[in-house]
Amino acid sequence: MATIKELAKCCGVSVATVSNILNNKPGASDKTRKLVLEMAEQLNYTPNIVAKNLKMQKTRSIGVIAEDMTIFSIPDIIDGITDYCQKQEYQILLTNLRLFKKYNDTYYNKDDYYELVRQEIKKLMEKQVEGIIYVAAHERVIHCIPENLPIPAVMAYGYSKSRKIPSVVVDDVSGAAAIVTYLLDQGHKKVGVITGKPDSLHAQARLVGYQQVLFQNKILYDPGLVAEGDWTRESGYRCAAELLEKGVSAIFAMNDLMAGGVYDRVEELKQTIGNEISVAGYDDRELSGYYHPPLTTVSLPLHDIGYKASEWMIELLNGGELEHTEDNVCAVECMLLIRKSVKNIK
Amino acid sequence: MATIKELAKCCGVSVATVSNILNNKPGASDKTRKLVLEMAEQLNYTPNIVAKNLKMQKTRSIGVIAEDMTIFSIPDIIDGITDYCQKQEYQILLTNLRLFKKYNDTYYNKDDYYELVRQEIKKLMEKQVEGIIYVAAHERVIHCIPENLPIPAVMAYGYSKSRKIPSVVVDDVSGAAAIVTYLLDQGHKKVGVITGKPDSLHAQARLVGYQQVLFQNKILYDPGLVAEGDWTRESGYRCAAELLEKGVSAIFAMNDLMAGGVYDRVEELKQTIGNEISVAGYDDRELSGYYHPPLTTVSLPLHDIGYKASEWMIELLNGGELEHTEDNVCAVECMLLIRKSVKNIK
DNA sequence: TTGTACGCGTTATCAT
DNA sequence: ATGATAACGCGTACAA
Repeated sequence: MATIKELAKCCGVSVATVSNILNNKPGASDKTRKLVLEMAEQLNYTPNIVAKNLKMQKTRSIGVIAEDMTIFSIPDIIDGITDYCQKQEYQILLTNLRLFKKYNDTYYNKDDYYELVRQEIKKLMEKQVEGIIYVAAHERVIHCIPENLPIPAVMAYGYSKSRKIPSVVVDDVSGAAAIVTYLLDQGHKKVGVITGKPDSLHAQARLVGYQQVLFQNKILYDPGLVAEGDWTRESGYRCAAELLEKGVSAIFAMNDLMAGGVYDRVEELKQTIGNEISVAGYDDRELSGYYHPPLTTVSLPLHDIGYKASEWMIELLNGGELEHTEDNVCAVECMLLIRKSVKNIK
Repeated sequence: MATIKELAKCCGVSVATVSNILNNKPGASDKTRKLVLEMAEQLNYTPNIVAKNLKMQKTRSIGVIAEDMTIFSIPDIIDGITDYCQKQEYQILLTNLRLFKKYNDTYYNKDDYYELVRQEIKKLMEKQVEGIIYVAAHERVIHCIPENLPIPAVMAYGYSKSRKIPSVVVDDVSGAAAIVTYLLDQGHKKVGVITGKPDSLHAQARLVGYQQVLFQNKILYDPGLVAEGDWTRESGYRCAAELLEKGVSAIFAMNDLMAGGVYDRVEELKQTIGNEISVAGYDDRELSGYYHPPLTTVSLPLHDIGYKASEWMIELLNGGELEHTEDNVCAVECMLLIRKSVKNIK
């Protein structure tokens, strides 16, 4: 833990020379260069980045504010953030809001916690982070980042609805379109849908994807085949019962949990998924791979959202312009994950 | 983003006075105190913590090195760390090794990555973190933290095997004992076990828990009732077939995945879990709550491990002594989670 | 090729 | 009650 001063003294040169050598600047003889480098190794010289940051007025650090680490979507997004930031040698300062633990499932309809976020942003700025990435647990419009923030901010998995704050989200429309297309390709003509809560942006976009595909295939949109779930397995069970009576051959559940509810109902009817009835889910939750049979679903590009958000962040930091799209929203594509729950009935 | 200098100038006082007032030090008239406070608000004064850290030679920050954010155990541990650290006003610098992504499932038998860890530790130390918490994905002995680290370190969910580096782990013995006791209490006399890989510390400890309870209940330990799994669902299925033929009435699977394999086998035999056969798992993975019937299992104290690790860390930082136990290992208790997969046959 | 001096924003010491 | 100034460790003009 020697400082640059001590190192200079040991080498019998000035700190300036040491600094130049350590930073690969020209103007030092090979002899002193070698001496200093060796001595640095020997003394286990450890630069003090805090001092460097103060001097440089840069920290190469960004603050990451996560709504709740324990929600399944968050760790993968953060993984994507760390992936890119490590390559770019940026340090992450992590703030975990623990919203779910504090407010349970209700917080994301309220603004109570906006003040909390502002405080945390302030603390992060005092620590001289160069930018802030806010990581939401579910997509929705979130106004907790002040408009006049003097440093760049990016919203991951949520909509800032601000020209100055880019948003990186899931392309739910194309994801839903992909899986419904697959269903039709397998010969299914009458495809029921189990939606999420109607005020959810995810649910709305996924429904649009479904409708688009029907239109492209010249199939009439029958609202009677759209059952309103609430993301829970129970609601999937209930909606499945309803849709099955209407004679659908396949069901698109807007998440894997509700798809599990479909399994429950079908089992109750002594039928089997992938035979009499086909099911597709959404999200690629870990458990869906263990269903019987494994669920065909759509995997969320969570890592890529984090990755993209930090790419955008660092581009901003490097003076990039904010004119990607009109509203600065980047929708990342999902991936279709074909397993065993859909039967080809052609 | 005014600095203390600008604030001082605006107030017509010296920086020293401003500093004193801002830090609630005595020696300033109420009048100037009020003036400065108001002016700070008005100018939106934001202290530069980097400068403060340099001056104070303290950062109130700790480095958290996670083996891989996307492994299920890690986010909850980090949640526990952030929980306590926020209360103590310590900042987390996060380093995500992404070991699983880089090396797949094989890394934790090798030492290849030790060098990587050392580099990351060095980077963190350059940033003047006051301590380091290493968060492992699975319990095992890990020697990647140098013995002669000049700052305190704590190992979460792993064993450092070093007197100087405390370890916080799961109390697998008592966890297994709790669930086996429960099984016996429900009237089961012949309880089969499906273990994890034999070199796993988790598997070894859980087996000891099982053996202890048999001993306490004066039941002979029959090695024939112990089947060796490898944590996968398939191995659970295989071992279940084997144990069921030996006439066990209940099976303790050492993780929820393998318990799922037991469900598979029982289903195949046209029997049902919670009736003809009882099953208990371990880990409380999310999916286990969705089994039919929901799995009785043991929940891992992941949050508490993180919380305890940071408690210990900060105690060390405050000059606490390292003499808690002889080997400085803290084993945190699990919680029995009774659901529907075990039948009372008394 | 190398060294001196200064500044980054803050706190602490010592005057006044 | 308040102010001037020296640190903290580093990088960088500019001088030698």
